[in-house]
Amino acid sequence: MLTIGKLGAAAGVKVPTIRYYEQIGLLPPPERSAGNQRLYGRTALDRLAFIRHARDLGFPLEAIRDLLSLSDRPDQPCAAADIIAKQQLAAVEARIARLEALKSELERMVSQCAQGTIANCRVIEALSDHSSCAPGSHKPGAHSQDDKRTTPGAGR
Amino acid sequence: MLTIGKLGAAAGVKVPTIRYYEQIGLLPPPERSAGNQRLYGRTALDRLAFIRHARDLGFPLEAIRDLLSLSDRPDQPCAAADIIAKQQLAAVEARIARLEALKSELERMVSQCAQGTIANCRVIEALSDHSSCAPGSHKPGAHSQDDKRTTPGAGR
DNA sequence: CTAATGTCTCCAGCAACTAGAGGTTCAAGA
DNA sequence: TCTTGAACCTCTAGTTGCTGGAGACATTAG
Repeated sequence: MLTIGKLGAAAGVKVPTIRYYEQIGLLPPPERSAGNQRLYGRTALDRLAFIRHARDLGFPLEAIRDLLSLSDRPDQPCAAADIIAKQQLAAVEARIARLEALKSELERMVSQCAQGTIANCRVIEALSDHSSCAPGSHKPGAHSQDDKRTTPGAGR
Repeated sequence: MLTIGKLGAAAGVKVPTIRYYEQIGLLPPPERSAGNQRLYGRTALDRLAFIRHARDLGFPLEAIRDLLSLSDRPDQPCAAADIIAKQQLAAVEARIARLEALKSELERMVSQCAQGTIANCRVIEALSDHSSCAPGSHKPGAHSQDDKRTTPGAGR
C-alpha cells in the first residue's frame, strides 16, 4: 500500500494533483489508514500512470475521462477510443500548423531588428501593422482563437 | 469617436475582452459619453490592434504589457523589444518540437488500432504502457509540463 | 413613442492545476 | 518513551485569458 507521496513519486504526479484528480472524479476515493491518510494499491498506480501519460500527450481531462471509462469495459469495440485519439491527433496537427505560421512571422520580425531605437524598431512596427492580417479575418466573433495559451513561464 | 462595440468590430476583439483589458490596465480608461458609455479614439484602436496582433502571435499579456510600455518611449533602444520577441520565438519553437513528438506517438497509436475490442486496443494499451517514458523523466517535480493546455473545443 | 439593440457594472465560471493556512499523523532517532 | 520533522489532512483562493449571465440604463431606428 502506497501513501499519496509514494504514489505521486511513482507516477510522476504531484501530490495536490492527485487529490485534485480524486476531487473531480478521475481517480476513485482510496482506502484510508487509521489516521485518515490515503492508501493506494497497484490499480490506482496504473490508473494514475495512464492519466499522466495521456496528459503528456496533450489529451484534455475530459477525453481522458472518456478513455478511462472505455478501458473499464474491455468487451466493447475500441472504435470510440480510436476516434478520441484521432481527434487529438487532428488537434495537435492544427496546433503545429498554426505555430509554424507564428514562428515564421516572429523570425521575420527578429531578423529585421536593426538594434536601433524603439521609434524605428521592426518588432514594434510589425505588431502595430495589421496590413498583413488577412482582410477577411476580422469578421467579429469569427477569428481563430486556437493556440492563444502560451504562458511560457507558467511551468514549474 | 467609437463606442466599444465599434471598436471591438474594428479591431477584431470582443467587447468583454476590451473591458477586461481595461480592467487589467492594458488599455487606459477611455472618455465617457454623457450616458457613461466608453468612447474611443484612433490611438485606442491602434493600441488594441497591437494587442490583438501580439496575442495572435502567442505573446502572453505580460509580454505585451512590456512591449506597450516600450513603445510608449520611442527614444529608447529597442534591444528589450528584440529580447522579448526572441524569447517568444524560442517558446514557439519549443512548443513545436514537443508537439511534433506527440504527433508521432499519436500517429503510431492510431495506425495500430485494428478496430477490435478495448481489451486489445492499441490506443488504450499505448497509454497504459509507460515503458516508453524516458527513465529519468520521473524525478518528482521535474517533469516537463509545457504544452499541457490543449482544450481543443474551448474556442469561441 | 416604443421597441430593439447596445451598453453599463458586477459576479461566476472554464481548464488544470498550484500555493498557502492551520492542523494531524507517522516514522525515526535519542 | 519522547520528540522532532516530514508527510499528510481539509479548505480556500489564486493563476491565465478570457467568456457568459443578470439586471439596469442609454441610444437609435422606425
